[in-house]
Amino acid sequence: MEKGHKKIEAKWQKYWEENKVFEAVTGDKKEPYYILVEFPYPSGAGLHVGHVRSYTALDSLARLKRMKGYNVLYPMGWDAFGAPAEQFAIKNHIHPKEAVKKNIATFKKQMQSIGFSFDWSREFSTTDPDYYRWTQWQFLQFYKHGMAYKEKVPVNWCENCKTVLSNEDSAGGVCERCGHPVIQKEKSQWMLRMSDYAEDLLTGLKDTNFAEKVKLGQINWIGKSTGACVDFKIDKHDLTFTVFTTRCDTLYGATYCVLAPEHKYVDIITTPDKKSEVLEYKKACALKNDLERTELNKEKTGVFTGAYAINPVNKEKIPIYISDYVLASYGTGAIMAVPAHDERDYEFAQKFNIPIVQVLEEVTGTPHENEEKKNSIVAIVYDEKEDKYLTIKNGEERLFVGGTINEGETPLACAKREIEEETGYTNLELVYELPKINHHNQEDNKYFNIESTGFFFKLKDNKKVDTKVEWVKEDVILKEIKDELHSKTYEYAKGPGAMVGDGIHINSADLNGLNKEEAINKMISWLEKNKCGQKQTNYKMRDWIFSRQRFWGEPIPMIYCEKCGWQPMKEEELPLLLPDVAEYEPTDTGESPLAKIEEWVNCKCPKCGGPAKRETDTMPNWAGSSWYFLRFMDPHNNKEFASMDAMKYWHRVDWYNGGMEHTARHLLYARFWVQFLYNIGLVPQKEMIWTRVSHGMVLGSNNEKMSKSKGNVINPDDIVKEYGADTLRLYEMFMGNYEQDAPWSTDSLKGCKRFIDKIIRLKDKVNNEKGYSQKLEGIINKTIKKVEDDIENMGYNTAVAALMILANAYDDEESITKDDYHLLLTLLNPIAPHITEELNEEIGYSPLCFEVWPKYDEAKMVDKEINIAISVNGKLRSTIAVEKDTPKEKLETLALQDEKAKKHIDGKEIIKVIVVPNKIVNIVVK
RNA sequence: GCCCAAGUGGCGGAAUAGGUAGACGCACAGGACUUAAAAUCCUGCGGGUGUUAAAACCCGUGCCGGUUCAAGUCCGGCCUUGGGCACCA
Repeated sequence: MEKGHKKIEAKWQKYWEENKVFEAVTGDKKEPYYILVEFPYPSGAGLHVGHVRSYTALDSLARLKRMKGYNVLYPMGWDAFGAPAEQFAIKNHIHPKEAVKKNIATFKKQMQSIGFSFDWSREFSTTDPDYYRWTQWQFLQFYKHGMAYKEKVPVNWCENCKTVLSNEDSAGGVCERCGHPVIQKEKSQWMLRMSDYAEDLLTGLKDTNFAEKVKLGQINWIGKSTGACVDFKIDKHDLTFTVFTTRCDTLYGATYCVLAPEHKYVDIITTPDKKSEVLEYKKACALKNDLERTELNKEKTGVFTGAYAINPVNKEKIPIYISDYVLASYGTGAIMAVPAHDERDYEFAQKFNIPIVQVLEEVTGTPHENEEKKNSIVAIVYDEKEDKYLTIKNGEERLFVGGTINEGETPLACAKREIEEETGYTNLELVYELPKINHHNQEDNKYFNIESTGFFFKLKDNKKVDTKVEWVKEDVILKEIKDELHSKTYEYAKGPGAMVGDGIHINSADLNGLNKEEAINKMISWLEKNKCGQKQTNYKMRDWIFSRQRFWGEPIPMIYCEKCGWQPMKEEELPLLLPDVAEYEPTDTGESPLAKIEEWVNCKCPKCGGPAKRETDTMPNWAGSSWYFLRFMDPHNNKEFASMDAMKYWHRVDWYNGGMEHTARHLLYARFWVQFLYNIGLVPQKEMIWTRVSHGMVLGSNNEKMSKSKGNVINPDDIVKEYGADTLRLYEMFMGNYEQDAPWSTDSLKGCKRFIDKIIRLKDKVNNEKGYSQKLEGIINKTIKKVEDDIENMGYNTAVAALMILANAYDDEESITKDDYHLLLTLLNPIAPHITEELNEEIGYSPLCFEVWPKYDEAKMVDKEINIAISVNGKLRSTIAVEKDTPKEKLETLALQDEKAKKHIDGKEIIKVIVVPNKIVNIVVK
């Protein structure tokens, strides 16, 4: 059999191709089933063993579904636009399409050598003019429906490479290619109004079967937040600015406002004495890129404009600052700041000495009727030198110093007095006054509602006073301080800052006593009634920047005419082809290389016929991949991107597999694209993808990502050559949980080779009897179900394990029937298609690619005799073999009579016996 | 910092309506076959106490606690690793 796999694989690959076994026929009477794997970017490195993992997984699903009678569409194509091909072309002075052609040929050959059942008759590349013609056409639909517009936006720019960089390529603030610092530059870019679809993209998720974590990724990316906008009048100006807040309930605690440095009012409202300072700050911000603005901002910065805003609820004058912790691009570019209840505002207020007004109190204890109101304090005293806290132990209860505030006494005075009275210490330094807590308490049959103020003191010297107190370390406090109020106060003392949780409102006029949700609702109605605000929803998701300053992408089919402005190309003139030139160097101005090709750029205005210029930017890589799954439904259509009939027939992508890294953005772009096409009546459904799953990576044997530099790359070609395609497929299915990363192990691969050799050897055991061996019927039926269920639920590794168990069972027999053997080959076929076809032919059966998946018989699956576990007090002591469905009473008797169990029961009192039929008997004794 | 996922033998990993932890495979060790090797077959393989050998018992699914007759699985609190987002008001 040495290297015999090569001949066998070639033979069956040829057979499948010649008989068009995997070609999906649109309109076929069988039920359609559309299985999709993300089409790859055909890089020069060739197919990765990671590709093999997911393609094999869905290939086994495709083959199984075909056997189960479905008309399966399992297509493959190429996502071939993109920067690497362009870089390669620049270096080697060839047209990127040549490099792409070569790479595609390599990829295809590799895929075919592994025996994937792709329908190659539907193959296309996003770089085919017949394909990108429709990508361009769809862009024009976006434009014509007001969904595409051009706007100046800041982009990441590398002055050395003279190119625009994506956020990924500018990670760390430097250009990924040359290491040059990245700066921000304003450029006019085509945008798609994706933010209009934020809500639809959110609600559409209910019409999908995506994994929960995939849905969550989408939800987080969209980033919906509901809140309110509130208008603030500016003192001494006839101006109003609006802020967005999710916490309008805390409006009474707003003690200042912040505008983004780019806010349009900044220059108008800044008072003369603050002009230079403000200007300088603005300048400093403009120089920073996104990264510096976030990462270097461990400490808050900002300046006071000299102007004041009027808080609409209490008419108080509060200062207006500018700071870069407020983003111009989110919300309204302005915020109201509530330092008591927002971490960032707290930090800022601390630094600039702005008052902090608490308007929400956390609640501890349990409320009760007829409570008496009381004000009190909890004081925590800390001895830094010994790292200990001052506590008082009263019987079982350990507490900090606490007490009730006297008439006319301030909380601080009360705290000092109580400490002195209870412990004798007087030499203290106040570190923080902590947020107030609303505590419910019971003392001697009386119920109290206490407003408690916490204090955190440091002991200034360690002059010990003779007292009954105990100084203890943190672990004692965490263990022994049980009182809710005191432990909460301790929590505050350990992590001082804003109180962002829920509670009840104070210092808030009509809102006092309400919780967060009630107060938000009440405040929104107040704002709306008084015309100074309203309910509002914001999304993190922005519009889609659709321009790229590159050569190797779909040209954007727009023309600029001095007289008529931007004009769409005539649809019938599409595709707008990329020119054939040999130089793709970027320009100094950051325009696409296309800008240099004058005969291409200069054209006629589609409206007035005058001289005009083409848009020289191209589309992002995400464009072509946003609708390719629709094209697969009707790939050769030259009248439309896909016919409605074909799309209605195939219905949707039933099962879509891809990398975890694409579950947020690619999926969102694709859904947006489809929803738009649906809204203009071009696709049959709003969601065209049903189930989405993601595969784990195949790591190098050292558990690190495979890379040339680490020298841990496995080339699938070598494996196919040495061990065969079936071994590779089988191993990658067996290597671990499909959704998790798994390291490569050539040893394990060899184990899979041994399994295949065993399957081959089993043929020698085939006898002349008909039907299944009676002895094997149970396991055969179980395995049919197991393999079927597992392949349909991504349990590939356990499917392989089940097949190994079946093969082992066969191996234990003297001989097996032809049908036994044929069955094993059929079940293994989806994962290891070549060798199973060959062996199946050798025993005289017709090809497995036309075989029907076997039906299992539930009745034959159940074992007649089963093992029951007997445990005493939950500990396994014995097992007994009984007939299936032995009644409870009988099991109990048997268990109590069991010798081994008896040893643990004798002399003890049996409290109860729990019997779970067909599973376990647990005897509880004392 | 926030969100998500994961932590089980020497290794990859099984096992969830809570019910015999370690399926299946790898590696390793011993044996059989062989002149020898490869291949194949048989046996063992979480740790410990114990025994000539067994039996038997104890401990074990990242850590601490809880619920339960019974916890890898459920609840509360941590720790570690990986991934995503990152001042989103």
